[in-house]
Amino acid sequence: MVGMKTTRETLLDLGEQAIRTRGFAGFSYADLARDAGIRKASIHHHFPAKADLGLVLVERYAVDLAGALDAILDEASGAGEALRGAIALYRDALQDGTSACLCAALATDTALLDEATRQALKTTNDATRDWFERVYLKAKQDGSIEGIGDPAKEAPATLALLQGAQLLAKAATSPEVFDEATDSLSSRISG
Amino acid sequence: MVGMKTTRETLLDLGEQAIRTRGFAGFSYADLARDAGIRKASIHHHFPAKADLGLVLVERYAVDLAGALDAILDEASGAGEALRGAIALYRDALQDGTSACLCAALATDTALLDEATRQALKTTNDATRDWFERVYLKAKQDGSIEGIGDPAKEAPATLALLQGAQLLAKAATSPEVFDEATDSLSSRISG
DNA sequence: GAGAATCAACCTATCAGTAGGTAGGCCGTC
DNA sequence: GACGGCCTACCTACTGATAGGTTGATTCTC
Repeated sequence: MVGMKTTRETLLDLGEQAIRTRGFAGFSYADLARDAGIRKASIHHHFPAKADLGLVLVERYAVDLAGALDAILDEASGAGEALRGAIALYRDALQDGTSACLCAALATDTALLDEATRQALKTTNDATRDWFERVYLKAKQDGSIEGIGDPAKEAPATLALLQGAQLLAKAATSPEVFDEATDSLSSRISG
Repeated sequence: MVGMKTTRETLLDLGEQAIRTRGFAGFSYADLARDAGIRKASIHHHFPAKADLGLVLVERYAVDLAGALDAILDEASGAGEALRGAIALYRDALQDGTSACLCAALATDTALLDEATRQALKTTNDATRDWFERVYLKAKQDGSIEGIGDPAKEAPATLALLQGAQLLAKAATSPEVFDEATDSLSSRISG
């Protein structure tokens, strides 16, 4: 069957969803097995330990996120539009206010992860911060974002703002809270 | 013995520390019992269920945080200094980069909490956001913070930035990451 | 002696992970 | 083209450990 997801992909999707809504310690292989419609032991066939699943998920997420951000930058007419796209991307990750992006969800659980996964998480955040820095450097030229200071300082602040806005929205189970927290950033975009 | 912590207080302190470093699902009554030097059954005497402990912790945290913020505002000479104090408060919560504030730590685990605890968490965030709004209103008058837009929009953005900065720092297990993410905010404070 | 605090001993459910095996597809060789 | 060997995917059944929680007795404190 064309387009049919492999079991491995199904498990990755369900695992990511579980972490983003309930955290790394908040779901079990039994939960995954129930949702995927297979037995628990079969999950161990694909991902021997829960830590393996976590690492693969972070690595997959890093690729997906980088791809999504690059696509936004490619298609955007200017830096302001790229920033708007990134804000929309983080807003979409909220779903109905019960979810956050994988990086935000795993940050809380850093202490529960093994060193490799922790490192991958750090690398992913660094790459995203670098993307924002590129956007702000571009904005310095095209003037599509107001009141920019040093791009190297604006970038980590923007990433923190977006992840923090997700946190507030999830705590309130209300996506609108994300909009309130990011409104001052959005309104700096010209036009 | 004067100044001796009650067992209840010890359990609250250990529970808060555990949630802030490992999340709500990342610690157990067995962990708490080991750290407190008492048996697991004794914890159930003070907090019948884990959910009870969680609720009491959020309520205690709300009081402590409100008190700390009010003290900062009282002692500050102006709005800028108050904001600086709040940033320092959130930075201190990081400890060595393994911890976050209780609100940030529990936001990820919202789905695991009962309705009462979820509500208390939301209320605490709202109160903190209101405190920042008061600070920004004051700054509009004393001019101690640069580039302020609408205080009602700046306030949730600031709270999101601080919680997000904690997240990034914890993901990197590095308190310095918090400083990088909050640098652009700090530098808006005059003087 | 009453109430609060603590305990040992226990419960049921679930956790992550393992052992050992089955079913079927694919690939070579005769 | 039938056979053996090997593979992936999945299964049932289980392990030891741990989860949150209960019971009833004991000790401490006022």
